[in-house]
Amino acid sequence: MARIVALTPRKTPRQGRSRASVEAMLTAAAQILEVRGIAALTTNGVAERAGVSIGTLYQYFPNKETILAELVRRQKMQFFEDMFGAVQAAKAMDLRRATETVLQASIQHHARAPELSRELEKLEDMLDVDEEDICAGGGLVDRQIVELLESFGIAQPETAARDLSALCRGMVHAALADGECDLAAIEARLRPAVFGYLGLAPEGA
Amino acid sequence: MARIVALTPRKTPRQGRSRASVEAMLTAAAQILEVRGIAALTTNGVAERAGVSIGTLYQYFPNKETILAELVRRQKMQFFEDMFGAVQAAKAMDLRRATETVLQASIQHHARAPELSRELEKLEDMLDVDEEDICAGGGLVDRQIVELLESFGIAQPETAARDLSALCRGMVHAALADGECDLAAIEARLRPAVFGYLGLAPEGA
Amino acid sequence: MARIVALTPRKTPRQGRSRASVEAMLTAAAQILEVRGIAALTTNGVAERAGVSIGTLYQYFPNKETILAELVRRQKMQFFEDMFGAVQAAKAMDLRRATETVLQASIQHHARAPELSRELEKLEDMLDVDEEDICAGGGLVDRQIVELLESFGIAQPETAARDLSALCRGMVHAALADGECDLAAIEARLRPAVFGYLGLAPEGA
Amino acid sequence: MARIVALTPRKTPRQGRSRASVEAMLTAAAQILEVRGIAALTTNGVAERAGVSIGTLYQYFPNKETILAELVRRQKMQFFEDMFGAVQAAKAMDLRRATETVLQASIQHHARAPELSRELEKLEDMLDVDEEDICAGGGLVDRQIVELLESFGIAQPETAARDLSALCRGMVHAALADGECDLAAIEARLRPAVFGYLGLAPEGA
DNA sequence: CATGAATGAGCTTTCATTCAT
DNA sequence: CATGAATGAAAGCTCATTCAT
Repeated sequence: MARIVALTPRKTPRQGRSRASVEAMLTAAAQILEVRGIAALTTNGVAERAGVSIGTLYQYFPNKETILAELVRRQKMQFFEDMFGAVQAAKAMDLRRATETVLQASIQHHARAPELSRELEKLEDMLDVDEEDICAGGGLVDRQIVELLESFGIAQPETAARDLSALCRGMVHAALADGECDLAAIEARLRPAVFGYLGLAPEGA
Repeated sequence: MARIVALTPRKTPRQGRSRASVEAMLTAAAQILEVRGIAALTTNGVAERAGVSIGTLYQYFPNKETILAELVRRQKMQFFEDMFGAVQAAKAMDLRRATETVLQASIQHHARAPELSRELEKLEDMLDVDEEDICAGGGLVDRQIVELLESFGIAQPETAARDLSALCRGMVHAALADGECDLAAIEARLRPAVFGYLGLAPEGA
Repeated sequence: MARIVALTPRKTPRQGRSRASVEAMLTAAAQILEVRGIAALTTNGVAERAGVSIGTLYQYFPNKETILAELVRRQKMQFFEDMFGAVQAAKAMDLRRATETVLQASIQHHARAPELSRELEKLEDMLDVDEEDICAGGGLVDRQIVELLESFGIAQPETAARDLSALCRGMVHAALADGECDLAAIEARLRPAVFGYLGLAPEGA
Repeated sequence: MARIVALTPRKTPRQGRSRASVEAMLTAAAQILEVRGIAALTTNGVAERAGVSIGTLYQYFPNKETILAELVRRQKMQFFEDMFGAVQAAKAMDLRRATETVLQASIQHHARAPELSRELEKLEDMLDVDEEDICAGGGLVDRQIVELLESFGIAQPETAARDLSALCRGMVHAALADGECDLAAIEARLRPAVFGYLGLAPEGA
């Protein structure tokens, strides 16, 4: 991997065949990343699994980094899609209900392709992608969560947002890595911790 | 990386010069891991940074994996040293005090070389090191924490131990990665979350 | 050299350029083997002498062993081509004439690239190639010679075939290594020995 | 292996301990050669098996080649010892009896450590050792065999000596490699071939 | 003299990337 | 545009050899 490289795709094709090829390549890359990890992800491997030639891959991605950056971008968009509705709805609720709603969406998000998710998170800082450049809506949800917390009078809302996100991600990933499948059970254990962080009394009380 | 490889060092030298070389190599490996990540860790790079020849490196480590395994082993020993005292002391306390004591030790532990720590954690499952083989005291602390939780009547103590560990690690790493330095502040935010998880009333109450 | 490795080529190209490259690599390998022996045969050396890059070599041969295995396979095919006609023809002759015919073909065979031949023979057991896998016609000639000897009432035809083959190879290689070029002369000296082995009276008698 | 190297030992020690070390190293080298082949013969391996340090090895042998050259020299001396008596005795016999006597000695010689023998033969031309330099008595037996053949009126005695030697070696090695152990049986099959070569009538006649 | 830690050239192999077809 | 043969820097690792102790 070269040190200074472009992180944006070479062409953004809108025609059918090209579009299908690009999708195939990204899907292939995601699958390899999920199943075999980043060390096993090679451009030749991606092209082969996608059913295109290596030359075609380099028509659309100037280098390996770009493929990964695009996967990160899509992951962020997925995050946006998974969370946006819940965060919007939460604005009309009280803190306890809002927390439950956002927490549920967050767990749902972390539960899809957790291995891929972890790999992409690591990549995120390695690629030091420009937030705005990569995904316009990326940080939007983050900002809205901050605002949400602020509206409930939480002190240091940025820190709280980051803390809760990290705390949630850490526990969900660990549970999934350990073989747990019941998201509701994970949520039930995580909820009191988040309530505790926010200074809310436990549910039963 | 070959699939089946030895994970134990080749020689364990006791003379001064050799011992210094081995330490230099491990330190170099840890630094590269911390600063540039696992993908950038090469045997040639480790040897160069350690100021020894590549041949010398292979006198003491039969392969790259072994270096990483030794780092993991030392990390586990560090974990043991950092936590053992706190866990022992916690046995004589009530749940609230015990939690505070262990939490503090845990944060201290995660705060040393957090990047290295994250990399080593990922390596741990990649190398699938034999728990007992690598570090006799490795899982001891984990087991004692489980027992501690059990003694306080916490349901599913294994799950709780894993949850709390992951939750704690996630938040501490995120805070440190974000540039926070004040461990006490981090601890102050983390404590209510842990209390919440354990069903304890918030401190002020 | 790893212990368990593939022994079959990676791609079998049919286009002109690739085909030429593969031939060039095999020729280069054979030449190095012939002139400087197996210890001097390196993949880099083969690629350089063939005028291709090391990367290209590994496009067609997954490892060093495979190159050698392919040379052995070709040597066996050459053996088949050199001997098959003579052995077929010998079936209609008496023992004396049959022996002369096969002996002549055998000497012809051993005379082409005798050094290469010796190296490849040594490789044959090192690589423990699967007879059938490597060359369908490989052992066919051997079996036919055994049958031929059997048809003439020779006791222990397998042993006799191996003895005569070894005896012939030994003498021809030694003569060629000593600088002799006149194959007819070598044959004239070898013939009475073979006749003697088979219990035939000397020619002049 | 450097290209131009000395082929004579560095010191020829007569004292007890040194002499024992040298013997141990040569024995170790011979064993490795016999069992695992030349590719597995490393100077470090020889030293280790001999129970001496690598530094000591280089006190007595300036390089790897020299060890091999010394093994070749000893092999030749062994040949001398194995054959000299038989060749001397043969001078007083008729051709048939002389042939039997020398043949028997020759087979005996080839039967000791045949794998080692083959490896050393290959080394002989690789090292292109100077006949006289390496072993004074080396060619003596060869010359005496030539004289013996000459005394019986055999035409081209040098060629005949080389032919018979190669023919004999080829067949014996093949038989041993094939798992045969009965030297008498091998001799019984080889004898008529040699008689045939020399123009003698078969034994039964 | 014996030791063995240290050296580094050189080997096998991989993989991101280019470019002629 | 698509292809895939070709490239070569760079990685992991070995082993003959030296030299300070």
